[in-house]
Amino acid sequence: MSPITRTIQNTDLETIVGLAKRRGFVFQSSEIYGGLGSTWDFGPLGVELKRNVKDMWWKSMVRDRDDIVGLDSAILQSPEVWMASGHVENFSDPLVECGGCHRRFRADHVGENCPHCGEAKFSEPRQFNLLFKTFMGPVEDDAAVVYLRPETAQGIFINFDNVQTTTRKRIPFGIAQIGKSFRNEVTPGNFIFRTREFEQMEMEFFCKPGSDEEWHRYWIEFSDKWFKNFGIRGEKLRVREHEADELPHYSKGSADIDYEFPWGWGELETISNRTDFDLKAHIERSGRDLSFFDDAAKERFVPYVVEPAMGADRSALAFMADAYDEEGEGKEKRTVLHFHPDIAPVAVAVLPLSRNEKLVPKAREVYDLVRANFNAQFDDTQSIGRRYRRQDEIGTPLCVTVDFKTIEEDNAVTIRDRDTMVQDRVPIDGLKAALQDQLEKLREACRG
RNA sequence: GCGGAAGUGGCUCAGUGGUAGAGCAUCACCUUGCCAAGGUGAGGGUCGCGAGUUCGAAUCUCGUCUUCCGCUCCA
Repeated sequence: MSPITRTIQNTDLETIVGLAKRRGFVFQSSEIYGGLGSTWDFGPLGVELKRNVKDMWWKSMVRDRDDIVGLDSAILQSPEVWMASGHVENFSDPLVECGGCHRRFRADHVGENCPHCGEAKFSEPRQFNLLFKTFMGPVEDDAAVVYLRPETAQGIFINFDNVQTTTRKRIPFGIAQIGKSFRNEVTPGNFIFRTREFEQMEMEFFCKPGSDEEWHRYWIEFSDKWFKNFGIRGEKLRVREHEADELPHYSKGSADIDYEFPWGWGELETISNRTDFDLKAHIERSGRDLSFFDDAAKERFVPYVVEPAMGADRSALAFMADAYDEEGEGKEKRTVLHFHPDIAPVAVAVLPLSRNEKLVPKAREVYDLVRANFNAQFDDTQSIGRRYRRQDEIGTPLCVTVDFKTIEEDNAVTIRDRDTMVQDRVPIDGLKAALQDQLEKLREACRG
């Protein structure tokens, strides 16, 4: 199979957003009420895409490994959790605004003069707390305040002992979790890249102090490879180590996996060395012992933690942006999403050559056969060429076409490849194996 | 939150005070039969929302919501 060829390397965000809306990947939330800022709904194709991203991550983290287990902790947690973690205190920045140029600065970073306009007329500092607050129970008073989690990680830390005891895992091991988090960002934007409600894929890897830096490097490399394995082009990815002054309050060292989006580089994932910051904080506040006893070495210690934290929504966006391609121009233009077969919302489309009274029932039979094993779609409207284009636009890797020869002669169908547009004729009896074989070749092509 | 720009059928837009338009898309029937837009017909918009001015507002004024760009933040 020939490698994937592309006629354009980049596209703009508007094109992606347009395609996303037109084909049912992503809609603006609460649209019929004028929309609600920064919130988006994933449509039929978008939910498949994002689910695939999450499933593939879960598979590579949990299902394929013996040293990581899964968890699904509650979004609402004791406020004590966020006091211990430092989020109540550190997640709010006092900001001041310059009266001259209207730019905003952190109150503790402001010097003598406003660096942009020369004036120094600053407003009074105002608090911006990124934590979403709500009330638990029917009474809305201060005692009932709870927070929506700003990260899934704390749910893992507070369950460290539960999980370790029940699974009998020994250090080093990890706990993975996928779920929604909420941050009252000052400025959301860039479509689904930065939103106030978002989905994270986080894994806390507990290891022995001293081995943390080695594991940090390991997970950086792992993450970088993960994106490439699922088809993201290497030249669009970079690993960026954080400067000391941009580290979060919990981190000793962090590295980003960045993707070059249409507007520039943006983080898909951050791999942080959280040290024993979180476990120690919870030990201190809760009074519970969350240390680990190493039987072999006969020593007790509080584990260090290395955390790969990936954004699910923005990763889905990166997969879309990276897969996007246009061939030809004007009426001949062909829009193609070169999705990795495990990421593509639809894996196989089944199409009768035309809407003929004999072809359609036969194609339906084939469709039932195919959908048992693949995420499949059936389409019998309009011309065959048009339907191929439609499938190309949503990134369906393979189309199975039932024609007159199928019913009159050979009981075979054609499999048409999205990237090469090459067609193979295969007997229906061997269709499942043939599809699996072609998808596997495509996986290899994506790995480069 | 602050500054700037913008909101008309699913999409792209025209219409700048006198009873809502086009192309594409969608759907039905016909046609075609392996790489999109051939024929006929149909559905779909109280012009983001609210108020004001006016005999009359998509068009003018105010408010509000949302989006985009920048400040900030970070998965």
